[in-house]
Amino acid sequence: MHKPASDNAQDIHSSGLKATWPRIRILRLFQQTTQRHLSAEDVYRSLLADGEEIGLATIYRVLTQFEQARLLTRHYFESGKAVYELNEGQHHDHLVCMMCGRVEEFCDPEIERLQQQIAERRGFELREHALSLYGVCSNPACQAKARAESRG
Amino acid sequence: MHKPASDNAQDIHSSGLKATWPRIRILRLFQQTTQRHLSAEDVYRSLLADGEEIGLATIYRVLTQFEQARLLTRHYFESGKAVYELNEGQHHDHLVCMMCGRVEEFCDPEIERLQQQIAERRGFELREHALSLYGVCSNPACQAKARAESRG
DNA sequence: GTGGTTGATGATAATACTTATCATTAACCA
DNA sequence: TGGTTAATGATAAGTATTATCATCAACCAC
Ligand SMILES: [Mn+2]
Ligand SMILES: [Mn+2]
Ligand SMILES: [Zn+2]
Ligand SMILES: [Zn+2]
Repeated sequence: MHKPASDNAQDIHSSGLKATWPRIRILRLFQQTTQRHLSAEDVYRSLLADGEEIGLATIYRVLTQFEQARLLTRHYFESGKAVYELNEGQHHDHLVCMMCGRVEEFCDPEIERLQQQIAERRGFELREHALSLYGVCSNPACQAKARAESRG
Repeated sequence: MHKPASDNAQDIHSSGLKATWPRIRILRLFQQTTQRHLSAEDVYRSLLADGEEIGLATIYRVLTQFEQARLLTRHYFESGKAVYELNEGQHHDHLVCMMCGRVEEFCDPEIERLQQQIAERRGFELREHALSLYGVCSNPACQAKARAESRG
């Protein structure tokens, strides 16, 4: 299941970066974690919990480098802080539960096509887009919480 | 063209807020400005330039209050800072030029419908969404700049 | 209109997230 | 197996935003 460290080293190397231990550990974390979407702080705490000695500055640097190397992708989810996820090629957008923070992924080819059309009509060369849906998921606890909030 | 200050006072009052001079000036700015989308800093500098004495903390506070009162809406545009615009009822999304920062607005009913459908299928009660398209606008200067950047 | 109550203001401190600096360390390659 | 050069980590700095608190001004009852 887990790729051996040498494979991670390969991926990192072929992005033109030295295969250092912090980089290997960060990439491995994204490949192994169940929670796909991680902030810098998430990565930091996770590696500390694993007994690694790593600086927060290194996390931020490496996440940025991995994004530029297209090993990771970055999103905002309107939370004020960036989250990253493994880039596995196929584009998708996100559906976020405002109560529990759960993130589901989707890709709708029709929406993608319409976006392209809108940009073209206005003479824009479309480079990227951010689409996030926010709502309340099917978890009964989330629905109860939502009802409680709407009362106040 | 300009609403009289008393009208702004009305709008503010009916949101349950005292019609103070800073609030009146901030609301007026959004009603009069040509550049629809303004950050807290934009508002601050604009009012200072108009000779107002106003604190930045007040700007932040009032923008938040106006958003809660649905007089303004907030967006992020992936810039790391929030921008606000007058809420005139009809929802729309944004197309942003990555070279000059120009913002165009659009609303595609088909995309709206598909979003709703995606949320429903997954058992989410959709509350809101953020859709922003990023690209290069038709301005020749922007296209030249984009070409220059892609070379490096 | 006036005055008292109460919420608003603005200076500034604090916080949250992120990037820059720089001396030390480690990856790579000849 | 060094030497070169880039990476690391501690920490300072930067940027956007929120909290604190003493002073001030809207509003409402009179
Ligand atoms: Mn994702
Ligand atoms: Mn807009
Ligand atoms: Zn939920
Ligand atoms: Zn442009």
